[in-house]
Amino acid sequence: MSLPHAILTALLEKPSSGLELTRRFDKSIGYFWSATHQQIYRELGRLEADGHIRALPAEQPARGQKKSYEVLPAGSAELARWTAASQDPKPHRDVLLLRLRAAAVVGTAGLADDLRRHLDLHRLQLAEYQEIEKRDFPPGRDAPQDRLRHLVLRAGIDLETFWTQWLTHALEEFAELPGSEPA
Amino acid sequence: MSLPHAILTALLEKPSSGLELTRRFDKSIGYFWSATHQQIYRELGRLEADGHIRALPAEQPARGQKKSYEVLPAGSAELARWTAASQDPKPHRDVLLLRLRAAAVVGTAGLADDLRRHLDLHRLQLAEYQEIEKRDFPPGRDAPQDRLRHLVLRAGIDLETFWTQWLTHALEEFAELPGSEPA
DNA sequence: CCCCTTTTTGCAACTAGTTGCAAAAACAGA
DNA sequence: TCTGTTTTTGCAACTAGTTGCAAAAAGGGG
Repeated sequence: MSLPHAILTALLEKPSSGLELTRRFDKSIGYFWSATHQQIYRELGRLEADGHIRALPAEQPARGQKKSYEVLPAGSAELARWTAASQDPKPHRDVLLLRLRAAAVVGTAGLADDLRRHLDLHRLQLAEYQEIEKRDFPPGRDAPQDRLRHLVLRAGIDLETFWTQWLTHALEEFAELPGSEPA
Repeated sequence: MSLPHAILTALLEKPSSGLELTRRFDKSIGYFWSATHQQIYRELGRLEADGHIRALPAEQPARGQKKSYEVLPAGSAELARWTAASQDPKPHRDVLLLRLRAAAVVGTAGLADDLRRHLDLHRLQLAEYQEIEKRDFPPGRDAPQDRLRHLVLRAGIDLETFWTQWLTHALEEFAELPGSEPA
């Protein structure tokens, strides 16, 4: 139950239409909470029905027409409640690690290529984050909100750094492995 | 579509009953692919129906009776196919980072406590992994399978290390933050 | 043997995310 | 203005994971 809160956060940062939200989820927010436009529209409907947000101009509510939403006090309150409430960490699921473990049993054939592909993707993502950091967090910007957002971005940067290093190491190991057979 | 493959991997490592699988998922495998016993039983049924696994002794197939499964050739083949097939990384979703971002807008009240709790959990998990490493991967063990499994465990260890460091840093930042209000 | 508890298996309903597709408005060119 | 394309919104069906609950067998006294 986090998508509605992701949307509330985004809308508090800036009132937006469904499409604008989708774009913002593809950019900054989606880095730690991704969502498709279908999900977003569905959730916007629910949030409006719950009285957490409302459509802004909405002269003629009809299909294909841009509708912007803003957060109502009830929505703010709900977001604050949710943020403060203690939550247990969700169990991780990592397909790549699972495949590696499977490879220990059925052989590593075909895996190295995909590891390289993932390595490239992580490098790309890392570069993108670093670009954002340079642009949005120049030294000196340290209002509380900035520090928090920077902290989150740092997590992204450091995680991508971690994965590029780990994948590099994994590929080195692969190079040393005898063949592509189980054992 | 990874749970069936996680189960196949586990069963290839060692034929097991549903309950034994559940226990193993709670331990090593669940560290990167968790599953409840309900999921596991459901999936065992499907895998058996698909001819990927079969029940071992099964004198009287009935409820409440231990049933052990082993992987059939078709199952092995499917696992090998899946392992070799290229897969796009799934988008991340991290509630804690989302809450931090939300806190930049609605205030940090109540968050620090939960950060500390998560820090403790990650430290605990890290200690557990390190214990496993010491037990299962003493220096010298370097058959290909061991190297691969060790690689996976290293990812777990390094990730937990990362999170403990990041959370520690985050808590330091919190300490410096003015109050718990939005801005 | 009977009763009570624990273990093991499993069904069913629900929640969240994904995929495929399409309608309504807006826009651009003839 | 008509026409075809693009943008924006959205429904519906499907897949995967979660939660609640319970039945069948096994095991342990009395």
